[in-house]
Amino acid sequence: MTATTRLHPRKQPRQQRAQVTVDAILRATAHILVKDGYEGLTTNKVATRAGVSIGSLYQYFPSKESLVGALVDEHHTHMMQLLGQTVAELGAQDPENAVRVFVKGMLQAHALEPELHRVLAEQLPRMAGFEKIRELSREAAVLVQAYLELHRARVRPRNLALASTVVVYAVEAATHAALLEGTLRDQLEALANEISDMVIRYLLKDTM
Amino acid sequence: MTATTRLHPRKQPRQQRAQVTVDAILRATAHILVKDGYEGLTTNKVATRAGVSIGSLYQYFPSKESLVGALVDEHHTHMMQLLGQTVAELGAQDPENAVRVFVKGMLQAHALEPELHRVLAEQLPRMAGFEKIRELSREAAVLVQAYLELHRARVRPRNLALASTVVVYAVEAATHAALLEGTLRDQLEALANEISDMVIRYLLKDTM
Amino acid sequence: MTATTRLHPRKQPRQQRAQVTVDAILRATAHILVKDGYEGLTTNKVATRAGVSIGSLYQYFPSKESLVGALVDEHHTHMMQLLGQTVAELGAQDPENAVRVFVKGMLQAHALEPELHRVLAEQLPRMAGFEKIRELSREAAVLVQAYLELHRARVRPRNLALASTVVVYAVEAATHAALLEGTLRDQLEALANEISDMVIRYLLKDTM
Amino acid sequence: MTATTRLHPRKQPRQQRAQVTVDAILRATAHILVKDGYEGLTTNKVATRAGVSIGSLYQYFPSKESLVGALVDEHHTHMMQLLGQTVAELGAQDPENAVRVFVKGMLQAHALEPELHRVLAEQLPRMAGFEKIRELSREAAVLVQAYLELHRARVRPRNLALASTVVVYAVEAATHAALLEGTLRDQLEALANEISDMVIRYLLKDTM
DNA sequence: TATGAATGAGGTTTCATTCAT
DNA sequence: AATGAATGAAACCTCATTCAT
Repeated sequence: MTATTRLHPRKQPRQQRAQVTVDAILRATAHILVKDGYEGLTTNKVATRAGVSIGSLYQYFPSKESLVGALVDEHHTHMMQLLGQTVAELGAQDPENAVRVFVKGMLQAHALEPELHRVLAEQLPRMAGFEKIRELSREAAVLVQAYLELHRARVRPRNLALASTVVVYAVEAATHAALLEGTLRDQLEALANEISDMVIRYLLKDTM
Repeated sequence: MTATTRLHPRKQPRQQRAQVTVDAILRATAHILVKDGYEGLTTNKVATRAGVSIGSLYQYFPSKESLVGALVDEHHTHMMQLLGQTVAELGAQDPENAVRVFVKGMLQAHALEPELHRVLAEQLPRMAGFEKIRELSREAAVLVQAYLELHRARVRPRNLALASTVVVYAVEAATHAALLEGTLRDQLEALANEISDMVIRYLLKDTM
Repeated sequence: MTATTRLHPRKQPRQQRAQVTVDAILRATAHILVKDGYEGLTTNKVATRAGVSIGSLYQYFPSKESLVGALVDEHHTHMMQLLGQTVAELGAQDPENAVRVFVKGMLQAHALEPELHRVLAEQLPRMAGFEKIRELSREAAVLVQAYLELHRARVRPRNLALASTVVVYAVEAATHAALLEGTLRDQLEALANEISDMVIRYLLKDTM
Repeated sequence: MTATTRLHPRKQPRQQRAQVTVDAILRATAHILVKDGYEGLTTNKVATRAGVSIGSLYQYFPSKESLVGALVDEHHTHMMQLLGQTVAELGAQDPENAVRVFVKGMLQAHALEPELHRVLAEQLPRMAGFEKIRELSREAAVLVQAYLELHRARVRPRNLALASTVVVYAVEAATHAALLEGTLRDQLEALANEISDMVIRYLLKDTM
C-alpha cells in the first residue's frame, strides 16, 4: 500500500444510470463548494444534496480528495476547451486584434462558472491533484509565448518568456478582479478594452 | 448582529512573559500555516510548536479564527507600513520613475514573507476577519488613483478608477506569480522592469 | 429566535438495529444520570455504557442537551400515561375516594422510576427542553381544578385555583419525600393515608 | 493524602481586609449561581466578579466545592436563624395560631433570598457538603414533632413522626411553588391562609 | 448495487487548579 | 498576600470512511 491518498475516480461508470449518479455528485459538490467553501464541504452533505447514499458516493469516489479532484478536472477541461477555441482563431488575426480576442476569451472562460472558479482557485489546500486550476495560467503562457514567437517581428520586448508570463498573469488577475470582486462586473466591455490596451502597448511596436 | 465566532484577541498580556507567549503563538501559527496550509492548522499543533499549553493559547485567542485573524492583521500592517513608505517617496518623482518605484515597492512588500502571504491570500476561508489581505489591493488602488489624478495631464487613459484597478491587480498578480510560483524568483530585477514597462506604456502619454 | 443549542433528535432511525441503538443510548443516559448526576453525565460515558461509538450517539442526538431532553420527554410521557389512567377512574368515585385514588396514583406515578425522577426534577439546569418534568405539577393542578369545579358543592375552599395548586404541590412534595428521601419508603401505605386525610379534611365539607 | 476533596474554607481570615475579600467572593458566587445556574459557575468568573485574582480566591477556598459549600452554610444559617426565632414564639400561642405563625415563618425564611434558595435546592450535584439545604426540612420536621408531642392532646393523627413529616414537606413545597414558580408571588397572604387551613384541619381536633 | 448505520481518530474548547513573580 | 500566567485533563462534537444488510 502506498502512502498517497487515492486521487482518481474509482471506476468508469459503464451504465447510464451510473453516469447520472456521478454527475449529480459532482453538481452537488460544486454547489456546496460555492455555498460553504472548502471548509464547509463534507462528503455526507454532498451525498445528501446529490440524493444518493454516502455508500454510493464512495462507490464512485474513493476519497474526498478524488471528489474535488474530479471537479477540478472537469472545470479545467471546460475552461481549456473554451480557451482552445479562442486561440485557434488567433492565427487569422493581426496581432492587435489577436490580443483583443484573447483577452475577451480569457474573460469568457472565467465567466463560465465564476464562483466555482473562485473557490477552486482560492481555497483549495495545496495538494497533488488540485493544482490544475492554477496551472491554467502556465498553460496559457505557453500558448501566448508560441504566438509571440511567430510574430516576433511585431513584438517589442525581447525576453518572450518573461513577457508572456507577465501578460498572462496580468490578464488573469484583472479578470479575477472583475468577475469575482464584484465592483467591475457590470463594465466588462470597458475592462476588456483597458486590459487589451495595456497589453497591446506593452507587447507591440508602433501601435495606437 | 450575527452569531459569529469570536474573532478578536481575548485579553491583553500585562506581564512581559505573556507577551513572549503571544508572540510565540503567532510565530507558530505562521510556521504551520506555511508548512501545512490552513487545512493543516490545528490549535494543538500551534500550542505544541509554540512550546505552550493549549490552555495558554486560549487565554489569548478565543478561537482558531481569532488566531489567524491576528496573524492577518499583523501581516497586513507590516505590508502597509512598507508600502506606505514607498508611496511617500512617490511625490518627488516624475511619473515614469514613480511607477518604477511603486512596482519595486510592491515587490518588496510581497517579498517580506512571501510564503505566508501566499497562504493568507489563497487558502483562507472567506470569513469576516480574514479579508484584510485581499483588501490590500483595493487600498493600493485608492492610493494609485489619487496619484493619477494629481498627474492627470500626463496620464493617457480617461477612466482613472478603472485604470488604477487594472494596474494594481496586474502588478499584484505578476508579483504573486514571481514570488510564489518560483520560476521567476531569481529574475526579480528583470521582472520589475517588464512590469514597469507595461504600466508606463499603458498609463503615460509620450513615453519610451 | 435565540441561538440556543439544538434540542431535538437529529433523525428517525429507519432500520430496526438503529432503534436498538437509540434505546440503548437512552437507557445508558438514565443509568448514568442516576449514578453520577447531571454533573457526571458525559456523552462519552453514555456511548461507552450503551456499547456504541460516540459517533453513533451524535447520529441521533445532536447535543448532550437533546439526549437529556429526549429522556425527559420519555419519562414525562410515561408518568402522564399512568396519571391519565388514574384520573379517568376518578369520575366514578365519590369525592373522598377520589382523593384517595388520586393520591395513590401520584405515588404510583412517582414510583415508576423514582431515582431517575429525582435527578430530572432536582438537578437539571433550567433550560428550554428540560421543563417538562417540573410542569407536571402544573398539568396535574389543572386536572384537579377541573374535578373540583365539577364537585363544587362538596368543596370547602372558595378559591379553587389556589386550592388545587396547594393540594397538588403538597401531594407532590410528600410523594417526593417518601420515595426519594428513603426514610418513608417502607410505609407508603400509611403515608398515602396521611396525605389523603390531609387533603380530604382540607378540601371537603363535613367529612371524617 | 486522602481521596476526598477539600470541603472547608482553607483558613479563617484574621484581618478585616481578608473578611471583606471572602464576603466579596461569596456574594459573587451567589450572583453567578442565580444568573447562570450551577452549570455556569466557574471559579474564574467568581474571582473576576468579586474583583480579586483567581489566586486570592484559592487562598480562601481550596476548591470550587468548598466555595459552594460555604455559601450553602451561610444561607442555611440565615434561614435557620429566622426559623429559630419563629419557633421560639410558638410556645406562647395556642396550637391554631402556632400553625399560622409557623407557616408564615416558613414563607418568610424562603423569601430571604428566593432565587438563590432555588438554585441551591434544585441544581446542586448531590455531594457531601451540599446537603444542608435539603436537610432543612428534616430539621424543621424535628422541631414540629417536638411541638406536636407537647400538645398531643389537641393533635388528631396518632403517628406524630409521619404527621410532622407530611406537614413540613407540604408546607415547604407550597412555599417553593409560591416563591419560585412566580404564579403565586402576589397572593402570599392568601396562600399562607390556605396552607394554614390545610394543616390545621389535618393536625388538630375540633377546629374551624 | 445501494443503503444508511456505525465507527473512532482527532478536532476545538473549557475550566479547576498550580505556581512563578 | 496578591497577582495572573500557565497548565492539561477532559469535555463536546465532526466527519471521512467502512461495512452489514
